Parts: sequence; structure tokens; C-alpha cells
Amino acid sequence: MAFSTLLKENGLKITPTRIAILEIFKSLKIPLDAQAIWSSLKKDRTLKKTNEATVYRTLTSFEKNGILKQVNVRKESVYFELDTKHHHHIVCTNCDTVEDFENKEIEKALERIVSKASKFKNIKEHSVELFGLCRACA
Amino acid sequence: MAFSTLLKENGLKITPTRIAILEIFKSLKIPLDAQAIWSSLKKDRTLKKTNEATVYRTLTSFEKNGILKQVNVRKESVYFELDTKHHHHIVCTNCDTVEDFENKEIEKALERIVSKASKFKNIKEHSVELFGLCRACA
DNA sequence: TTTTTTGCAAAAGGTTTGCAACACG
DNA sequence: CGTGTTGCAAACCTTTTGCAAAAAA
Repeated sequence: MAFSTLLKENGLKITPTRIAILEIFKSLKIPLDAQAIWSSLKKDRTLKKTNEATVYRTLTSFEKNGILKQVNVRKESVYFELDTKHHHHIVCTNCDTVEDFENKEIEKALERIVSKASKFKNIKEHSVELFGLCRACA
Repeated sequence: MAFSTLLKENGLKITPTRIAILEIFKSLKIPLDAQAIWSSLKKDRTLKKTNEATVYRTLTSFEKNGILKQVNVRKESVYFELDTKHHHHIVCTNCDTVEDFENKEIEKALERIVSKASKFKNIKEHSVELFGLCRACA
């Protein structure tokens, strides 16, 4: 789906900054934080004066609308990625490398855990992350 | 093992504040952040004037020494728990409820994923968290 | 006494907010 | 034109740091 359609469907106005932010996520394919997005925008002639606050507001709004979701990468700031296909992450604790994976066994095991949980009855989501050093950093 | 021994083994001096912080983790049995610890200390006559900075320094030092570990609870601040038996968490997104669980199938599936990861060769740890509303908040 | 720990105050880092100007639809 | 969006500056919240005084070993 085109990003402009995605924005429209969520009742968000189509602005150059928003489209650009979505394009950045699409092309880089790794979790990004507000600073990374902001740096990226600054390289673009027409968007270089975008304010940091706008980036934060955009990320927050995209998350609320289910366009982005947060990723636990154990860094100081909050990282996001496009909320598309369900998957998990292997995160390098030294650089920005992130490998995605999916695994049906884990999903099934988690479903069983959900059904046995005593203090919870409705569990909406889960996250699974592996941490280590990527081949380049090891 | 007594907390005083634990501190000694890690080359840390035994102080009332450190013992008290460990006791708080032991008795509450849920992940806690610096503010929670600090509030707890303030209720104690002899420790009520403990400085926030001391709490942060203590938590950092305990984590470095493997006494505490961070828990991903998707809150704004950093939460810790005693680093004892390996387990995972079901976290209430509305309150502080956390239920622990462990599951061998997941551990095995993760081992297989580790062995197949292309960008990583040494993976040291992992985290698995489920998020939802506990029975009290649902 | 030597070394670590703590209190205090200041500062840093990331993120949020109020408000007026601006742009999309 | 009306409402949502942005820039700017100030504020916020959590966490960190320098330094001198206090406590542990």
C-alpha cells in the first residue's frame, strides 16, 4: 500500500516530512530512533530544517496508529520499525545490526503459556529478542 | 547466600543502603526502578535521607556485578530484578503486575535459531516478554 | 589509614509541551 | 477556510557526574 494511502486511512494528513520518514524506514529496514531519523532528514535539501520535536511527534503518532511499533534493542533511546509482518530480532549489542527471524514453535509455545497464565487473561502481544555480537563486531 | 557475602564476593563494601536495596528486591519479587527503590527507602527512618544518585549508582554497580539484571517492561524508566534463575515475564501494561514463567520448548527453539543466524555467531542472552492486562486491570 | 561510598548540586540526554504560524484538504 | 501539523523555545524526567565529606575495611 502506498504511504499516502496509509496516512489517509489513519486520518493523518499527507506531508512531505511524514512521507520521508516512512521512506527512511522502508529503505533502511532496521529499527531506528528519533535521532537517526532526524539525521537522515537533515541530508535532504528540502527537509533539512525539520525540527526534532516534529520527528518525535510523528513517531508517536505513527505508533498510536499502528504504522510503527517499538523494538526492544536495549539502547538508551526508543527504536521503531514499520509494523508489518510479525517477527522477532537478534540485536548486536555493539552496533546497529539487527537480524529478523520468525519461528512457529515459539509462537505455539507462547500460546500455551498464555492459556496457563494465572494473573493474566488477555495477552495482546509479545516480544522475543536475542542479544549478542554480530560477525562484524565479534 | 547472605547479601553481605554476595557483596563481599563482588568486592563491594557492605553498607546499610546496599543491604536494604537487596532486601527490597527480595521481598517485593517484582522488577523495580530507581524511583520505586528510592520511595521504599524513604519509608525507613534510618535510610530516608538516601540520595537518588546513590540509588542509581547502586543499581548500576549491582548490574555490572551480575547481582541485578534489567527487565524489559516497556516503561519509561529502567527496571531491575535479582539475577537468579533464568525466566521470562508477562507484564501488565497498565500496572506493575509481572508474572514469571519458564519454558523449555522456547529455550530449545531459541538454541536452534541461534545456530541458524546468519549475521551472528555468538549470542549471549535473550529476553521473552508477553504484554497484556492482568486480571485486575482487564 | 586507605579506598570505596555517599550527598549535594549541577548537568546531560532524550522526549514532551504550549503556543503561534503554517500547510493540507 | 478549518483543522491538523510544524517550528521554536522552554520544560520535563530520568539518569549521570564532579567533588568533598563520610563510612567501610
